[in-house]
Amino acid sequence: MELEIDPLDLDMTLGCGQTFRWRRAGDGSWSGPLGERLVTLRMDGGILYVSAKPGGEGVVEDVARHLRAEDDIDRIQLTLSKDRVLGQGIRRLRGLRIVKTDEWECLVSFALATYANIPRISRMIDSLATEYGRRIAPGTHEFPDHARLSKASVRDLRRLGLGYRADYVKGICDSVDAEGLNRMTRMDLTRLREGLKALPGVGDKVADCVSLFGFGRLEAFPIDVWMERALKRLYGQEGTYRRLREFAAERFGPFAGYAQEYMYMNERGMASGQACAFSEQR
DNA sequence: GCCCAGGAGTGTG
DNA sequence: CACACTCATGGG
Repeated sequence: MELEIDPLDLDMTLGCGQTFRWRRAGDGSWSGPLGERLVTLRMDGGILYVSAKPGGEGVVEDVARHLRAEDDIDRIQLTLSKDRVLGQGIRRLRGLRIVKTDEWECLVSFALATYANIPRISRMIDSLATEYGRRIAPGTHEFPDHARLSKASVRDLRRLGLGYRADYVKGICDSVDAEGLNRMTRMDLTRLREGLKALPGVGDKVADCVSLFGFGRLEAFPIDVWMERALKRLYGQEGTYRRLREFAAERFGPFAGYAQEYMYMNERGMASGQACAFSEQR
C-alpha cells in the first residue's frame, strides 16, 4: 500500500525520541506496532510504502494519522523561518515531522523517560509490552492498555528495571485511564497541562511532551536538558522552566512544537559532530 | 570506573 | 519563587 506524504524523513521522525517503539532495519525500513498490527514503512521516491501484519483495513489511515500527514510542512517552515535564528537552517530538517501517538501510551512512555536515555526508554517500554501487552506478531506485543498494565505491582515493575519510575507507572494507573484522558482532549493547553501535572511522575517537561506528541498540541514546547542548552546557546535565554516556556510561546507561537523539535535535533546532532544549522542571535 | 540521561518530588531558605 | 537534594539504573 502507498501513502503520499511529502516531505518525510523516517530516520529523523521515528528515531529521535518522540516515540519509542519503531525499529530501523538495515535496508532503511522502519517497523513498529501501530494499533493492533505490526507495521513496516519504507520511503522511496517521495512515496511511503506501508505493509502490515496482520493485514486489514485502515492501516494507511492509521499511518497517515500517526505521521500527521495533514500537517502543511511548507507553511510551518515558512512561518518559523521568519525567526532569524532558525532562518534557513530548518530546511535541512524539512523531513522531520511531529508524530501523533496514542495518549495513554504517550503518557506512560514519557513518565518512564525521566532521567533516562532513549535506548533505555525503548527497552523499558518493550519490557512492559512483552510482559503485559497482547502479542500481535512474532516477537512484537502491543503496548498494554490501562486494564492490563494495572495488573502490575510496583514490585513487578521494579523487576522489569524501571527503577523509581515503577511508582510513577503504578500511580498513573491508579489515577487515570484512557477514558479520563479522553476527557482532556477538549481542554485548552493550560488546563491540559494542569490535568497532566496532577498525575504522579508528570512535571512540566513530561506534561509538554504528552501535550505535543499524545494530544497533538503543536503549540506545546517541551524543555529538557538539550533544549536548555539550545535556548542558551542560540538565544541567550536561561532561567526557570516557566520563563523559558513563555519565551518560546511568544517567539514561536502556534508551531512552537515544531520549532522545539528542530532545535532538539540540531542540538543533538551537534553533540555527535554535525555542524549547527542555525545562526546564533547577537 | 566514569559521566550522563527527552526529570520529578520533596524539603528548605 | 528559587535552589538543593534524592531517587534507581543502564548506555556510551
